[in-house]
Amino acid sequence: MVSIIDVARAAGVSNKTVSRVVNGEPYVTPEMRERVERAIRDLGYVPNMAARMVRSSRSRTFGIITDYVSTTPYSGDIVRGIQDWATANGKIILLANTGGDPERELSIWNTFRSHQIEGVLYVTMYHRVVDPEAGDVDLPTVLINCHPGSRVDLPSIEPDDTQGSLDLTRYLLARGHRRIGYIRLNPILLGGEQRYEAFRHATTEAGIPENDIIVRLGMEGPVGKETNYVYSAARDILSDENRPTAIMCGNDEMAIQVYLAALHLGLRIPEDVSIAGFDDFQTLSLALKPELTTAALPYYDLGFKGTERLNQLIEIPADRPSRVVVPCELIERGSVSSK
Amino acid sequence: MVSIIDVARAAGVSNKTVSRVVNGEPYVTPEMRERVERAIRDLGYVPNMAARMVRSSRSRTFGIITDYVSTTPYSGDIVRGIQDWATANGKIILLANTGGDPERELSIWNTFRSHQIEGVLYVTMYHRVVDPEAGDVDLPTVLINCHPGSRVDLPSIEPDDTQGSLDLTRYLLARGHRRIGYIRLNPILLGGEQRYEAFRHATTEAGIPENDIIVRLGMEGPVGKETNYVYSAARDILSDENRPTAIMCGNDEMAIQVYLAALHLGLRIPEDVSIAGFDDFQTLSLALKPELTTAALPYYDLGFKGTERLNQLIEIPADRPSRVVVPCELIERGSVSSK
DNA sequence: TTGTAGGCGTTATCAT
DNA sequence: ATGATAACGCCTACAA
Repeated sequence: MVSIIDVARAAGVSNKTVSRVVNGEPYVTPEMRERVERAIRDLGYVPNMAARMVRSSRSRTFGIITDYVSTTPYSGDIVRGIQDWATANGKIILLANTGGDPERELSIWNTFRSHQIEGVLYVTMYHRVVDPEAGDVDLPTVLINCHPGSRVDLPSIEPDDTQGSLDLTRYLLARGHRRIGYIRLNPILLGGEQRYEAFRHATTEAGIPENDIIVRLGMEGPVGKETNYVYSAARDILSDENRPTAIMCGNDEMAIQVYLAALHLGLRIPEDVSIAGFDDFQTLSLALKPELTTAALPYYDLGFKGTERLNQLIEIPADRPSRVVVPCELIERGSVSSK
Repeated sequence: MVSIIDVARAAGVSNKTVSRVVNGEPYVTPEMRERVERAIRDLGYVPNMAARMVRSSRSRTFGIITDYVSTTPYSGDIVRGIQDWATANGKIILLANTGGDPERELSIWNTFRSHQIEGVLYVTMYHRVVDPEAGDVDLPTVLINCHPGSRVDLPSIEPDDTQGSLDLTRYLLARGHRRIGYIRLNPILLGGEQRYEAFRHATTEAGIPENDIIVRLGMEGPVGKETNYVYSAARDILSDENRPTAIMCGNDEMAIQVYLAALHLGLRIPEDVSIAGFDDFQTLSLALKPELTTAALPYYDLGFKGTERLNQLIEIPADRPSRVVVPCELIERGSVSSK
């Protein structure tokens, strides 16, 4: 392995001068810099991060800790956002997942300490409440896509399910829908509750009578092994002679089943029923015909901005914990029509 | 930060004795070990990996390099498999993605060298041919979910699309289907071609006349911005009075569109048409009603076994490059019926 | 079985 | 503006 000393020797300067060049420090004459840079190229030198870390005790490394409960459908985009910020800012990312096992989670925090990690991104695949086992380790931490439980007080960055659902509901209302079905997400998901509440809020605000809101629970049970009633709930709602003109779904996955139920009953989308999803999981929302009108979860931004936020936290430790919320964009496609 | 010396002092032993205990080396009396272990617990000592690396020049770190072309729907499971093997075997994973940019790819290899990485996992999100820019750096490398192009000769681990498609086709054949539609995946995807070839092979072998095989191209164009003909192709095939009794799809995503087209035409699944997918992307395959019969891509295994293989390569460098193939399991659900 | 000395590649400190 | 030297935390080699 070629070291800083080899470079120094080749360039005929001291190791410290090489160090200065490598780290872009001032007080190096252009001529020196030139010489050193050539030696670096000639020898193919790359700095040894491990040694740098030992000496400076700055690792420039962040850890991601995820839950990965159930197969993880969407949120690879969160990790992509994290990656992109990290790469652009010279940080390294260490990835670990708990598989939902608290004991494993503890051992991960130790691994992180072992690697001198400067901060932790605690990422969940569904928007929900968590209690990280951070324990006694107090590394700067940002929660991404989840909300701190009572035991802890940590900064978080979360999608604004409320605003997204409000926008979507008002969009339906604006297009004349006055009798609307709603299929609810699993109640243990924070996002699901927020979406439903927002839906209720918007319809009440618009003066829609209670009777014209048809609500069904689409799924329940532990994440990853929930029982799913969506298809039959949709058939049920749509079979009624006084059926709603539109159905909103807890997420896009549910929307598929509503499509299938509607078509099965000979209903056309959107002429006979309008359908709206949530998430904009494009593998679904673009595969549906007509393509799905939905609200996009800002996963990439969550990752990107969350990492930025973690970095702030590290550089300005005084920064107070707080909750940041990222809007969900309304994606207008073909599955909702005017009445 | 608490170091090995602090522990040694607290336990009243030398630093080397602590080192021995930490690394589980022999020749330590139980009594000593006990004393050291208590000191470790009391002080909350964790070894400093960076220092360990500097001295021993073994990083126990693998790098993952991914392409992430287009939004990545499925293959988070590959990374999960890698993670699990790594965690179980005390390895650390560094994640980097090229975003398809060769220049960035080069800088990633440098980052990897900087971190003294012992091996590289080159992962793609779609099964395809690649030419890694490994350049002069010759780290042990395993290709996961992709196949080396002409320029390089690297070991790879790939899904057995051929076997999966063969199994699926024969399954349909065994259930009496004699006139079958096939909607092809983008021709630039290796897996798509293998699936299609295998389908042709199996039907020919079964003596199905050319006339009874109805093939359509479902999509084409660059990955991530392909044009999609699936829905209209499916309508087309199914509108024919002499329509096939079953349709096989390049993947599950296409299957959705075939479902929609069939239902739109008033056809029942599977009574009137059987439908088979490929991938077992469960967010889709389980959301469809009836649930989709398909072949499961072994993503998790690809990651897990690929990492194991990389480790072998590192420990026994003599090991020759080779191609390993992992079977796709046939997942029998409700979308295919007997004729 | 245990301890001592030295060195890995880097940055920090303090001279010059 | 540049350099000499120490120190980071650990492991290797060797000695006791």
